[in-house]
Amino acid sequence: MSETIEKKETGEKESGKKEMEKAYIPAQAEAKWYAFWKERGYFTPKIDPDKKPWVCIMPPPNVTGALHTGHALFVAIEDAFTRYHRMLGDPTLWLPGSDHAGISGETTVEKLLWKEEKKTKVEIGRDEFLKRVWEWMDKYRNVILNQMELLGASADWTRNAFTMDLPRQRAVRVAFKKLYDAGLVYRAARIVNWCPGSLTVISDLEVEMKEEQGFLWYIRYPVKDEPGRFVTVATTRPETMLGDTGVAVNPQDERYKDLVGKLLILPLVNREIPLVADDAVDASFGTGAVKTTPGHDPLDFEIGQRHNLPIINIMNPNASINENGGPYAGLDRFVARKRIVADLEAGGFLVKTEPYTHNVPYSEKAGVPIEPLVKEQWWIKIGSLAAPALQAAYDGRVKFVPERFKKTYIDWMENIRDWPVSRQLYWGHPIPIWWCDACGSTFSSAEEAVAACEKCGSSDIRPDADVLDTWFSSGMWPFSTLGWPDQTDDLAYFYPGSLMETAPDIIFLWVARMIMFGLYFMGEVPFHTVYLHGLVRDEKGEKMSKTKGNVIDPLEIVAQYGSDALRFTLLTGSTPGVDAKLSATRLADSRNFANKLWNATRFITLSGLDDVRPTLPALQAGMPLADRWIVSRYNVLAAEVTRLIENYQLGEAGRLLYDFLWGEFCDWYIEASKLRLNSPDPATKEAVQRVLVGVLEGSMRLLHPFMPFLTEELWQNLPHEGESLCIAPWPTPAVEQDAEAVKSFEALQDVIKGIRNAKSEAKVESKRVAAIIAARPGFEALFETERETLIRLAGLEGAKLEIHAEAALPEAPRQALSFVTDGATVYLPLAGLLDLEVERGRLSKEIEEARKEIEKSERTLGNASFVDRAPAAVVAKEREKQLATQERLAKLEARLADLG
RNA sequence: GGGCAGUUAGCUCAGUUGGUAGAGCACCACGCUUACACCGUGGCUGUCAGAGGUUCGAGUCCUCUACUGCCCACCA
Repeated sequence: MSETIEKKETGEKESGKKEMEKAYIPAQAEAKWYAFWKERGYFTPKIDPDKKPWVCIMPPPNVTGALHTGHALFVAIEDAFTRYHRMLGDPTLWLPGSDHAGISGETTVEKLLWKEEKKTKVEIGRDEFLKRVWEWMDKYRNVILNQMELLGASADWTRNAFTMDLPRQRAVRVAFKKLYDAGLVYRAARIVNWCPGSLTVISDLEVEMKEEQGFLWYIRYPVKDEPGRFVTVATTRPETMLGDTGVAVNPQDERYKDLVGKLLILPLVNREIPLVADDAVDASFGTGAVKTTPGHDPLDFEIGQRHNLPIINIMNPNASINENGGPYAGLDRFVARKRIVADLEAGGFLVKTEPYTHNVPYSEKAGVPIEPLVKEQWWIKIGSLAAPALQAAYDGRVKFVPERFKKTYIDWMENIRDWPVSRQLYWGHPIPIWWCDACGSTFSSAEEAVAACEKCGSSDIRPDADVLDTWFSSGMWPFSTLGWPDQTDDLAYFYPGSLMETAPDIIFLWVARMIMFGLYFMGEVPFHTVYLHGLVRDEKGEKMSKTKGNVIDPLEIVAQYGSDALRFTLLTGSTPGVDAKLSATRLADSRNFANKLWNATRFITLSGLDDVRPTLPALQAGMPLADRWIVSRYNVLAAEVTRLIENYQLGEAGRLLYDFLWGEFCDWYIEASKLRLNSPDPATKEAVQRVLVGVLEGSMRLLHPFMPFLTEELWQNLPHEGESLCIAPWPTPAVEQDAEAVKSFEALQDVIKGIRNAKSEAKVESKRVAAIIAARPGFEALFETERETLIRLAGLEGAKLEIHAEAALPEAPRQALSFVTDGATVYLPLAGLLDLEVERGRLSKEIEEARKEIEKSERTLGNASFVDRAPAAVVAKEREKQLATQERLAKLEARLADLG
C-alpha cells in the first residue's frame, strides 16, 4: 500500500500507475495529502481586489482544553464551507487561533504549580506566576490546532493568532482606552458574583444554576421591647444572618403592618435591625418576612439600597467567615452554617427546618457555589453598544441559522445589563487603567508602560491590579486577528467576514460581544451569518463529560474509521442547531461509503484510463440511454448540492451525494457500464469510460468539502486537470437534463427490479429463467435497444428473452409468473416450477392494492373543490395516476384469469 | 415562572416554499456475477407523541395536552 501511495506524491498525471489496494486505508492518504496541501500554500488566500473574499474566523479553542468531538464538529462544518468557497474561486480565509482562557488558564497552571512544587501563585508572586503561565502556554498553545490538521482543517496557519500575543495585547489596550475615553467604562461598587474558588468576580453569564436539595430554616427574630413577640423569617442560608441589617415584608401584608418600622433583635449577634416594607417581598412565600443581607444577596442588596440598610461583608475571599462574624470568624461558610443552626436551636430561635429544593448559583469554571458580595469593579456601559447590535439583527445585517436563534439573541440584547469586566486574576490582559496617587485621578492608556499621570504629570502612579474578562479580547477577535488597530491590507480586505460558526451556548458570551465591538470599533457587523451547531452527544444521547467518562476522543475515531468517515458522519448526522449523536454504526457506515467509492474508482481505473479525457461529455441525443440518464442525474445532483450548501444544509447535501454515488452511480451505472467496458470496439469502451470518469471526477469535487482526503486521493487516481482537488473548480450547476432518458431508464429499472423480485420470491434458480416482455406502446424500442443491459442486470444470461410489442404478443403465456409495470407486462414462464396458488395470491393482493388506489383517486377527483382549487398540474397528475392504475389493474385481472 | 427545541420503521435519524411516508443499521432469504463481504439482490417493518382546527389536501401551518432536553429568570 505505502508504495502505491507514495508514488503519487505530486498528483501529476502519470501513466503506468500501480493498482490500487483492495480497501481504502485512510491514515496514509490523510497524512500525505494534508502535507501536500499545506506545503503548496492552498490555505492562504491571495488578496484580489476584483474578487469578494469569503471569510470565516475560527472560534479559538481554549488552550487548556483537549480536542473533543465538539471541535471535530465545528472543524467539519467550517472546513466544508471553506473548501466549498475555495473551489468556487473566492479568496477564502479561514483564520485559526487560540484563546488564553482566563480563569481556566490560570487555574490549570495553579494546579500544576501546586502539584509539582506545593506552592501557590501568591507565594511565587505575580511576575513569576505569569512567567510559568507563558511557558505553559507556549508549550500547549498549538496542540489542539495541530490536532485539527488530522481532521483536515484547511485553515490559514500563516495567520494563526493568539488572544494574548503582542498584537492582540496592543489591540486590547487601544480598544479599552477608546471605550474609557468615550465614558463607557466606570467603576462602581455593586453586588457581584464572587468565585471563592478562583478568587475573582465573574459575570452572570459565567454562573450556572444547579438544583440542590437543601433546607429552609425558619428562624424567629425577637421584636425589641416587646417580649414574647417575634418575626419569623425563612432562609436557605442561615449563615448570612451574621450580615443581616434588616427584615423586609410586603407593605400589603396584614400580619406585619403594625410592626413595620420597629426594631428587631438579630439572634446570636444581638444587633438591632429594622423591619422594613418592600414590594419585592412575596407575602405568600415562607413566612412573608425576609431576612435582609445586603452584603450577600442580590435582592437584599436592592432592598437595602431602597431603605438605607448598612452593608456588612461577613466573608473572606475564600468564603470563610471574616472578623465581622464574631465568634464564627475563620469558619468556612458551610461549617459556619451548621454551627449557627445548632446555636439557634440551642437558643430557642429555630422554629422548624423543612427540606427544600432550590437553585444554587455555581461558578461554572471553578465548580463551587459563588458568593454574592459587594465589591468595586470596572464596568462597561452597554446600552450604546447594544442598540446598534440589536438593530443589525432587526434589519437582517446579521442573519442566524437556524433563524430561531435570532429571537434568543434579541431577547437577551433587549434586556442586556452592564458588563463587569474586571477579574481578580494574574493571567489575562491587564486593565489599561492607571491610578494616580498624587491627584487621585484615573486614566487609560494604550501604552504598555506609562511614566506619568496624564492629568497632573506626577510619576506617583500605579497600574490597575486587575485583568480583563477573557471575553473582552474574544469580542475583538474578528478584527484584532486582521491587524486592527492598524489599517492593514488584511483588515481592509477581509473585514467584515462572512460566516461565524459556533455553538449556541456562547451567543451571549461571545457572538453578541463580537457584534457590539465590531459595530463600535469597525462601524460594520463582523459577519453576515451566524451558524449555530448543536452538541455532539454520545450514543445514548447523553452529553459527553469527563465525569461521566463517556467522552469520545475524535483522534481515536480518526484512527479507527478515518478522518473523512468522522467528518461525513458528523455532517450528515446533524441539522443546524440540533444535537447530533455519534454512534459506531453510523461511523462504520461512513467508512463503508468511503470504501465503496475507493472500489468504484479502483474498478474504473482498472479498465485502463491512459487516454481518457477527464471532461464529462455534454448531453447529446445520440448518446446511449444510460449515459444520458446518469449525466442528467449528475447535473441535478450538482445543482442540488450547490443549492443546499448555499442554504447551509450540509447534512442534506451529504446525504444526496451518498444516495447518488452509491444508489445510482455504483448500483446502476457502473453495473450497466460493464457491458460496454468489455466491448471489443475501442470507441465504445472509451465513450463509457469518459462518462464514468466524468461523473466520478465531478462527484469527487462535489464531495470534497465533506471528505477531503478520500476525494483528493481518488481524484488524483483519475484523469483530471490541475494539481489538486483542493483548488479544483466547483462544478458549475447545470440544470440541463434529458427528461425522456430519465423516464426511459426508470422504466427499464422497473422491469429489471421486477424480474429480480419475481425470481427471488418464486425462489427460482437465477439464470435459467426466460422472460417475455410485452412492451406498451412507445416502449418497444427501449427494451429492444437495452436488451443486453436487461439481460445483465436482471440476471437473464443463458436464458431466452423475448421482447414483443404488447399488441403483437402471440398469446399470453400460461403457467407464467408475471408482473405489470408502467412500461410493460412481463412474464416469466415457469411451467412446473410455479406454485399457482401462491401466484394467484400474489396477483390478488396486487389487484386489491390497485383497486384501493383507484378508489382513492376517484374520491379525490370526485371532489369538486379539489378539481376547482388544486393547481392544474396536481389535478392532471392525479388523473394520470388514476388512468395508469386502471390500466395496470386490467392487466393484473387478465393475468389472474389466464392462470385459470 | 418565562422561552425554545425534540417526539417519524426494532435502533439512529432525514424529510425548508402543504400534494400519495425515506435512508442507514438491525432482522430474514438468496448470492464467491472478472470494483467492493467495509459487498450484491430481494424481503419485512410506520394510526409521522395525543386531541382539535385551517385547507380540496397536513409529518409539514395554527391551538391545546403529554413526555424529554436546553436556555433565560433575584422567590428568601
